[in-house]
Amino acid sequence: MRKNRVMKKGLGRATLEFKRLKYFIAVAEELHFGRAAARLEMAQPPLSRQIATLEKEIGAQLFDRARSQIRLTEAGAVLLDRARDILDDLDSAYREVELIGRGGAGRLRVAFVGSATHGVLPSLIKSYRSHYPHVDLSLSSMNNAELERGLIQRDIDIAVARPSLQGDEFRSMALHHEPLILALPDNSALAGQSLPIKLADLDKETFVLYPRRPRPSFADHILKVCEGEGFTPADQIFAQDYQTAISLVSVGVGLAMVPKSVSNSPRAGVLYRSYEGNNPGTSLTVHARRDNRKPQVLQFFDIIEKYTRKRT
Amino acid sequence: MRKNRVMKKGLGRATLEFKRLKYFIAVAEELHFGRAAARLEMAQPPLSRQIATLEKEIGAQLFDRARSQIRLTEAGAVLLDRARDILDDLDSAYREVELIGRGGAGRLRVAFVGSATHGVLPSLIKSYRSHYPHVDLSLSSMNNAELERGLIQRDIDIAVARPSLQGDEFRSMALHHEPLILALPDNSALAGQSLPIKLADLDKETFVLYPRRPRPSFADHILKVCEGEGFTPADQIFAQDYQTAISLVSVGVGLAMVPKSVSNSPRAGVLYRSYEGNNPGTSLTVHARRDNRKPQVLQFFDIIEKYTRKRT
DNA sequence: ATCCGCCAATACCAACAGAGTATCATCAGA
DNA sequence: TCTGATGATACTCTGTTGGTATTGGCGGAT
Repeated sequence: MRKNRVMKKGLGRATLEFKRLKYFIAVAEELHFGRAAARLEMAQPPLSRQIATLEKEIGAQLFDRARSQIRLTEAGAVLLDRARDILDDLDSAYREVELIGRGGAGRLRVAFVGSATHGVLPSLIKSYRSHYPHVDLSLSSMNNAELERGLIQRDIDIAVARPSLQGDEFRSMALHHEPLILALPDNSALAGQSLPIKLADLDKETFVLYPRRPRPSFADHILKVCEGEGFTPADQIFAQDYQTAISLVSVGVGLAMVPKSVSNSPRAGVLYRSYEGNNPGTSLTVHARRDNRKPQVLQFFDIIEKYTRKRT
Repeated sequence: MRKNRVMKKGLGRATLEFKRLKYFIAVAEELHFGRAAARLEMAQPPLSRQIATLEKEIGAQLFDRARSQIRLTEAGAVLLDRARDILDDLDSAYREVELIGRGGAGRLRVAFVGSATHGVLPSLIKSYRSHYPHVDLSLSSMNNAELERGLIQRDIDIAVARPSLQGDEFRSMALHHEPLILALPDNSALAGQSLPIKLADLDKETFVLYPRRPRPSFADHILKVCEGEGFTPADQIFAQDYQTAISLVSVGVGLAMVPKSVSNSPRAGVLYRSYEGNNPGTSLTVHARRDNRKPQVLQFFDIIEKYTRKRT
């Protein structure tokens, strides 16, 4: 059965509309119902009624009605002030929200593996910023495990991972592919030799690998590369992330296999060398939750697409 | 003929109502259309529709609708913030205006003749303040001519005049009546004598009179008093206002007739003496424009009425 | 003094927005 | 696979709002 509406009528305040405030402002500025109505592109009688309703709603006289000349009361003057502010606020709120909704503003939280900072990522970010300068970009570095957790818990919007994260709930797009090279301690015997280094010869070396999780990890990838060459590194040291691994190499703990772009940024104590043998390379992949419909995310993927198409 | 409404539809933005914001806040806080509808004491379908309309109006998605759990989008989160502020502002604006409309706040501009400051006016003002502590009282001293001009030009709300202002456009109320006394230079021969002073004996004295305008002025009043005693002062000096007149007396220019309450505040060089003879006294009268419907004014008159009734 | 004109208020009507009920579609969890 | 929960859709109806016609009252002009 239909609910009783009359009951509700008793409770609630009157309707309380923006329209009324706009009307009021028009009348207050014109001090003339006829002209105000014309400005509002409406007839005068409904305008008079709306003002009367507003006065009843607030419970205060807003205009002094002398026939020849209407004047604002003090209450009306104050309301005029406040109403202007409120409508301005409302308008700017709407604009702001609309802009965020279009992806033109707001926040985009991007996280990436440390080894991405030397390659294409910086220029990709620059490209996005130039397209959407008002978006507040939050950037942070994480290993693959943290990236995955961040995406799932919605702590980040975009993850740039190496290698690709697995999961149906993620949308993914390849960003960049590059060969692997060796990172050697500069006092290593291998570093000195002028001959090309053969991967198969390194089966007795200590490999610094990172990180172990989540599977498949970059470490798994490297081990598979060695396997393809017919050996498993005799000594394996595991680091949490790429930064730590390079530090270990620089102090002579062992060698590491890293993406080529890493060699763009020299580091004391570390020499980068290419090698002969199995080199499937390594890929940076960009991920986001499929259900993340944030326009900023969609636009970020658009930028990636443009970007990669340009480079190929 | 009826104007074409369809045309107007095309132009203006959508309706833009407070209701929608309230609905939005409810849904944003509950994150559940059903519960929000219950809280708003309405059915769920119209609520869904209103939110959809709001989203169309703004042009941005406000909620992520996953079937099981709806979430605010970033745009929605910002709107929630803004909408709360706006509705708060609106509410406090309404309250403020209502209070002013009731006369509980706002401004009351009172002006008075200088000679009123010694008598009942201060305690009347105190009484008003205690009843309406949030009204901003603006007090100033003027002569009768300025009082009249101030009222007519709406620069002041209340005028306390002596004698009464004339004019149909003014509402008037007697505030206080008191006898006249003489203000004499302290080196005057009259000041020394121990016998009662007879007004009729003063026909050769210099009278300091104030002000000349507007007619009938306080000066006219004094001259009529003398006339009633059968003489016109031989020497007449005119001052702009009461303060100046007393100053002239204090430096020995002549004598003045003043309201008795003036003697409440002694002044160097001036002696106050009562006299024998015609003494119709003098009245303070309160005036306001009849068309000044400011509640503060009406309440001020109420206070006067209570006040004078108490004293009689 | 009287009339005319201007302007806000009132009366009444038509149309639309919004709230209600019934129902559907879809997804999660048993 | 079925069931329950939840938001969307379809549609009906009422109240609000805007429109036109008219009134009422004050000020200025004849």
